[in-house]
Amino acid sequence: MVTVTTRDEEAVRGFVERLALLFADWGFPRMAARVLFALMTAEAPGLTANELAERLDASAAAISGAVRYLGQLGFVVREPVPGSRRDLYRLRDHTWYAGTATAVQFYDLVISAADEVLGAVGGPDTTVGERVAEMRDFFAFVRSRVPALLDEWQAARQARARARD
Amino acid sequence: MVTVTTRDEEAVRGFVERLALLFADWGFPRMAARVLFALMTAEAPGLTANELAERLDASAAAISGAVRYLGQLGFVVREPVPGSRRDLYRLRDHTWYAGTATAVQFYDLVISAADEVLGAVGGPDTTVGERVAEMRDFFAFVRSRVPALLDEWQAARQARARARD
DNA sequence: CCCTCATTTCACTGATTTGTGAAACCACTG
DNA sequence: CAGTGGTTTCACAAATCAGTGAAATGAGGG
Repeated sequence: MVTVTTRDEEAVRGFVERLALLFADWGFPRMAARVLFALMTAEAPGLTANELAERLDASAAAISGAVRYLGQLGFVVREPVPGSRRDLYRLRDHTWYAGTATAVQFYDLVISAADEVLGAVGGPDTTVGERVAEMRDFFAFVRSRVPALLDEWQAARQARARARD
Repeated sequence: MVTVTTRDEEAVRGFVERLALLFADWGFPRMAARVLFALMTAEAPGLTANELAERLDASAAAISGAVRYLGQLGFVVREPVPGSRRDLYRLRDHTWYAGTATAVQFYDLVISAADEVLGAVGGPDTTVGERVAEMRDFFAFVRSRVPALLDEWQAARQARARARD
């Protein structure tokens, strides 16, 4: 018996929608998230705007906005296809999440806001100041650990890749 | 010269709004965030619904909804005040952020979604499967490091507290 | 160099979220 | 066991956002 690995397109569709919704809940524009996961789950190296519109059942306009957004974030690059007018959109780096899941920018904003308000509450030795400083320190602590964490992951990943070869 | 530590209420107000907006961008209900930071920056141990409504210039109804939300999250407790009909709302734990900044729940959802779709794309040895598995592994890795990270922070915090005494 | 078709822009629609005012509710006080 | 006043609920208004259709734009291909 030969097992043909067919894709369960239905399930893949569900995955895309599920994750897109999850990301949307966390502030990521919804359509952009749908496009992102559609690209992640695409067997081809990239998809045209048309293919994206079809798979996501969205208008060309919506796709246009989404890929522009993803482009600004650096997640997606557009690639002209020789001999065709349809450009291909592809993920620049399949590990795009490594840069975002850590919310570094968010931490930084919290830290600076907390830092700046310290004077206004009478310094870090007042009751409120202590609380605020503690919050700042927490975020600063987590943030400071992020680079090492990513390094560690990269190292593990490369080790795994080597082991596969 | 004696320096009287007056609070710059204006600046504090700005801080509350700024952080609330930041959190709102990340999916936290806006009014709830405003209440949260109003409580954090309050000199009193807690605030009444009335005081919150005044400081935030919001209706009693909005406050009601926000504190209910914060109560469900366990961030805020309501405390009846003997001799007064006004209940006091206070932060249960000033380090509420330690439980959320890490987004553990988010990671878990990504992990399970990725895990479940693997079969539908032909297993982790297909091109797409490999990508999905890699994403799952990344989030699982980060997630696995969270507890140790929080422990480390707690330890540092307690060491600091001891040093202060 | 024009023509065609992919892509973008723009104005609008529908959905969702957020907050308000007023009435209902409820618990404490006297 | 009322009366008072704080809190919640509810229906609605405002603002925001996402997505569409259609027109405008513009980049190849012939």
